[in-house]
Amino acid sequence: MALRFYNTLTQKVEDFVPQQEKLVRMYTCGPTVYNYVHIGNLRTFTFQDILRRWLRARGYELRHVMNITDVEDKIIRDAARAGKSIFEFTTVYTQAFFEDTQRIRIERPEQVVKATDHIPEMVADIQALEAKGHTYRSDGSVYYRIASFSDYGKLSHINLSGNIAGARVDVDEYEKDDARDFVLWKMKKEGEPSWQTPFGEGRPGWHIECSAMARKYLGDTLDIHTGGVDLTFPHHENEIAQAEGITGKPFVRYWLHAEHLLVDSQKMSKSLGNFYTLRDLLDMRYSPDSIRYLLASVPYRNKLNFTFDGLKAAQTAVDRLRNYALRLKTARFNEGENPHWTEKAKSAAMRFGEALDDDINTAGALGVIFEFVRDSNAAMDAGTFLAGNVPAAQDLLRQFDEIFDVVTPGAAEGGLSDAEIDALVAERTDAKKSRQFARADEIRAQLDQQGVILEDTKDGVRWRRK
RNA sequence: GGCGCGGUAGCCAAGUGGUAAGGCCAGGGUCUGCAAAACCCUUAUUCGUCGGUUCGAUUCCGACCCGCGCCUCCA
Repeated sequence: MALRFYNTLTQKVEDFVPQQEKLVRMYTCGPTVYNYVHIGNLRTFTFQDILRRWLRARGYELRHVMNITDVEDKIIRDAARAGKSIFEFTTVYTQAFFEDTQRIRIERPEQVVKATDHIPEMVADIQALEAKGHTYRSDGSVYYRIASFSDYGKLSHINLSGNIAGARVDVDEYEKDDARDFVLWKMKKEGEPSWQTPFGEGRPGWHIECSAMARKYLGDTLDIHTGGVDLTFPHHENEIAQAEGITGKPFVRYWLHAEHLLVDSQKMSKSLGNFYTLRDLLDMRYSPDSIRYLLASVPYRNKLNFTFDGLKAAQTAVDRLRNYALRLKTARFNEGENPHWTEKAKSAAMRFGEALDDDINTAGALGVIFEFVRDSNAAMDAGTFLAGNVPAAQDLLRQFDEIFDVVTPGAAEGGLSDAEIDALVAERTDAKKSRQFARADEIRAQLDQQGVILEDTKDGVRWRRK
């Protein structure tokens, strides 16, 4: 079966066929840099990372663009509070964003672009929309007239003919002709950053940056556009109106939306006190691996209910995989190769791929891996898993880790070097042989202090970092 | 009110028209100087409820109940 995705536009799972055979043009709505990323943001970015890696594993070349929103209401508000220019303010959080995403091994897209570096492109697009009659001016701002774009609503499947009873309506938007019209260019307000343009001094509306930058770097039609579900409406709907209003061509072929993360079954919010940034969790001593694993383990179209119990369970699961990798590396196996296990490893790799091909079914993919781990562990205990079977098992684990990236430990941060640990382990083994158990226990305690766990196995001692 | 999503073991969760993957927890066991760790085994006659279609439904159809999201800034 081919690689396939659920497309929000068609509300169906569709085979993925990019415009060019092996090239994927992909755009991601990136962060608004006014704070540290929280785990909800990270759930979406982790999905995008898994998607990237899987596309590459399937032989595609990626051209992935992500924007940084660095001018926006909340940025202006918080920068002012901090007494900084928006440039100073957003630079700090942009850098923090990359530090944080790297901590949980989220790859950096091929191209990262900032909104404020693309004001001329946005202005040109707004002018093009004006020329096509999609806009009107009011109180010094420029608005998009939704009624002028007949496809409006096709992504979010929203029926525009009324029915907003019960919905919250912004009564302040008196200057718009229609409550659903959106702003392309905002007239300057006192104390706000602004740019001089043919429409007057002001700043861009939020939606225009994405369609302008996406088209600049990826062309009029993208293969994939992703973001959180909350962006479906109005942000992505408006991007379509902007891009297609200008080009008349389909803007995006596959829209992929990541569901939200909940905390203890509730929407994460500062007022509920259940709002966590990555830094919060790392300060609480949770490992980056367990966070990444947890965020990746629930398929992206399901809501992910974040709990600390779940995070601990994720850590245990990661440890299980690491122990298995360590066992493959350090245990002694009987000579020979058992064709059964070579075959099993191969079929597991295939089923792993089939799960990910199926709209990035990470839970299914993990199931395949753990099943193989359990069965082959049992075979090792029984002595039927032989030395010649190790490479195939390691291959499987490597394929897994190219996507999930949680097994291979990061470089040790300070502490003892591998050689120092090996020396202490050897000393302890000698002590044990000469029945100097006090010294042996002392070394074990010392290593434990340094974050190194010793494990006595029948094939000797092995160690790992906590 | 409109649109949409989901209800599978204590928790997380995959899945299929033919009789329930996997992870965590828990219980049992193996190993061991002690211990830890590790590993193995066991754990849903049942998939929100009630009907319908079918030889057969958790899986298809209908109704209902419950939870949630979007319709406003939000990953």
